[in-house]
Amino acid sequence: MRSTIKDVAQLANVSTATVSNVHTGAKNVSEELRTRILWAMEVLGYEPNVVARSLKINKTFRIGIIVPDITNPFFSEIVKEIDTAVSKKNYQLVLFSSDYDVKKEFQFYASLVMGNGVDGLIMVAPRMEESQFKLNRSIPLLVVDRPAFFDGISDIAFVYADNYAGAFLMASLLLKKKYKRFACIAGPETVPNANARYEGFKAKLTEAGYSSNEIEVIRREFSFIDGYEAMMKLLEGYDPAKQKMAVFACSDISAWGAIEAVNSKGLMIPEDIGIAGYDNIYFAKFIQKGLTTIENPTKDMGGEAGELMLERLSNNRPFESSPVILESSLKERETV
Amino acid sequence: MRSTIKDVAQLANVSTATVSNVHTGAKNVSEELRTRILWAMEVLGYEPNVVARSLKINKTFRIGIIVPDITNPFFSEIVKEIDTAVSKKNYQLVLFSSDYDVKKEFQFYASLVMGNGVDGLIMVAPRMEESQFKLNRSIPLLVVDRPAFFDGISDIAFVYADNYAGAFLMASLLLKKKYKRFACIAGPETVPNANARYEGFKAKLTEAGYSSNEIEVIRREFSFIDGYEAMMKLLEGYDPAKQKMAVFACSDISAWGAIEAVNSKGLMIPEDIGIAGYDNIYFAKFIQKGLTTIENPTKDMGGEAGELMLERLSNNRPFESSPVILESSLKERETV
DNA sequence: ATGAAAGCGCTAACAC
DNA sequence: GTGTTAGCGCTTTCAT
Repeated sequence: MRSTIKDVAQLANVSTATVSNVHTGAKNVSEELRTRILWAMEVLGYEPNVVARSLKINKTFRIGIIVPDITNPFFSEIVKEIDTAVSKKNYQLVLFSSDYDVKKEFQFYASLVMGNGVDGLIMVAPRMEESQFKLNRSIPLLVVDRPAFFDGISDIAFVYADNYAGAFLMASLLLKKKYKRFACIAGPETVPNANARYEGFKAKLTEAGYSSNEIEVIRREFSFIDGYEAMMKLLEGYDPAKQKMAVFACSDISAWGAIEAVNSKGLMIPEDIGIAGYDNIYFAKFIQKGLTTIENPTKDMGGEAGELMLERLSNNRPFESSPVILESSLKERETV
Repeated sequence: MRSTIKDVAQLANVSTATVSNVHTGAKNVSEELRTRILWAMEVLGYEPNVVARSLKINKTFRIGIIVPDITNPFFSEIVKEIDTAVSKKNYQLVLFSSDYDVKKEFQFYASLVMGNGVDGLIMVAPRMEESQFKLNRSIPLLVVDRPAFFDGISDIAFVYADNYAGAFLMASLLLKKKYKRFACIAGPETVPNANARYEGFKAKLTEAGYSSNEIEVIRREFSFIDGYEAMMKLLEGYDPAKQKMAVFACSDISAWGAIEAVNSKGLMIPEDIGIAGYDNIYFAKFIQKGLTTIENPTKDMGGEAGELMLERLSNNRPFESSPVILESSLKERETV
C-alpha cells in the first residue's frame, strides 16, 4: 500500500499540516522538523496523492485538448506548441482525437466542460455548430483555428489566422502567374475556415473579372486521399495545351494528394498544371521540390493559445479579450 | 457554484447514497425515486465530480503516454491507435512529448509512476537506461517499440516488432538488387531499436561476405534534417558510374531527408543511388513515387498496447505476460 | 429499497 | 512555528 501524508506525519512525529507545509511551502517550517519530515518521506517513498490534492484545492493542472486528427501534421504541430507552452507551468495535456466527427467532438466537449477533470479546454479547428457551444460551462474554453463568433457566450477566447486574407493572397499570386483557369479543392462546408479560404480565393478572382461559376470547386475532407480523388476528377479530359489550370487545394495535405494524382497521370508540375496548398506544414517544403502555399502560423497559434490559457488559469478571471488574429503570408515555392 | 450530489439529494428528498446509486447503477432504485432524482439532476444541471470519484475509488480512468515527438508521423500514428483502443472503454490519454530528451523522459516517467494521476503508463520508444526503470512503481508500465529487458522489474509489459529481422530483410533485398556498396544512416546509439536495425543489416551483409568496415555508417537522430545532412556527407565525392551505392536510412523520416539531399544534387533514384527506409509511415508510399521500406506494424503495436493495458487495468493483476513481438515485412516500392 | 455516516488523502482555517 | 480539525464530493458498508 502506498504511504500517505498521515504515515509521514506519524513517522516524523509531527502533524499532517506540517508535512503538507513542507511540500507546498505555504508556511515556514523549522529546520529541525523539515529535515525529519524529508527523512520520513524518503524512508516511506512518499509521493503526495495528486487526486486528493485536486479535490481539495479544486484544480487539476490538466488542460483538455480536442483535435480532429492527431496524425495530421498541422494538428500535431499545434499540439506540440501548446504542450511546450503549458508544460512550463507544469500543466498536463489530456488529448482527444475526434476523427473529424462532430458527434464525437461534441461528446468530448460536453464531458470535459461539465465535469472537473480538467481546468480548461482547448479546441482546435472544431466543427460543432455555434449553438452547441452554449452549454453551461464551469471551465474556460479556448478555440484555436476557427473564426470567432459572438453569441453572449462567456469565458471563451479565440486564436486564429485570417484565412480569407491568406487565400486572397494565393489568388493574387496565381493571377500574377498568368493562369486563366482556376479550380479549388475546398474543405468541408461545416468548417468555417474552409469556407473562409474558398471565399477569399473567389473574392480576388471575382475582383479580377472572373465570375463565380468559372471557378470549379470540389468540396472534400482535408486529407491526402481526398485531395487525390478530387484531383483525379478535375483531371478527367484535362488538356494542358488547351488551357493551363491552377488548382488551389485548401490544405497542404490535400495539395499533396492532388500532386500525387497529377504525377500518376504523367503531367508536369508546374509546366502542365499549377498546384498550391495552404498551411505550410513542416513537410511542405519537401513536397514536389517545394509546395507553394500559405503560411498558417502554427507555432504562433499554438504558443498564443498556450499562453492565453495559462494566463486565464493563473489570474482566474474569465476570458474577455478580443480574438487574437494572426497574419498569414505567402510561401512561394515550385509548384505554381 | 456547481451543484453537488448533496444538492441533488436535498432537492429530490433522498439520501446521497441513493443519488449515487442511480448513476453508478450499483444498486436498484425504485422507479419513483429514480425519476425524482433524474429530475433533480436535470434541474440543477448536475454532473458528478470525477476528481472526488477518483479519490474514493482510487481510479482515474486516465493513462499516461510518453512519446519522443508527437509531430513524428510514426509516433502520432501509434498514439492514434492507442487512443482508439482505450477510448472504447472510456479511458483518457495524458500526453507527454519528451523531445527526444532522456532527462525529460525520465522526469515524466518518474512523476507519473509515483503519483496517482494516471492508472497506467505507456512509453513509446523510450531511451532511458534499463536501470532507470527500476523505480518503485504503483502503476503498470507498458513499453512499446523497444525490445524487452528483464531485470526482475515487475508489472511491466512489452510490445514491439523484431527490428533486427526487419533490417535483415532489407539487406537481403539490396543484395538481390545487385548493389555492391552499402551505407547505413543509423539512429542514435542510445536507442535499442536503432542498434537492432543496424545489427540486422550488418548481419545479412556479413553473411554475404562483406566485412563490417566495408559498410559506411553514420549515426544521427531519426529526423528529416538529420537524414538530409547525413546523406550530404555520404554524397561527397560520390560517383555513381564508379560504384552504385545503396543507403539504408533506418527510419522513413530520415530516408525522406536523404532523398531530398540526393534530389538536390540532381542524382536519380534509383538509377544513380538506392535509398531505403524503415517504418512504413503513412506518407511513405508518396515519397519519391514510393519509398521502399520495412513495414513497422504501427497499427498492431498501438492496438496491442491499448488492449493489453485495458486488460491489465480491468482484471487488476500485474503484468506477467511474455513480450508481444510482432512481425515486420518488406514494402518494396520504387527507391531501390 | 433506503439512509446514516465513515472515510478516500489532502489543505487551510483557526487555535495555541 | 506547530497542531487540530473540518471538509472538498463522492462511494460504500452497515443498519434499518
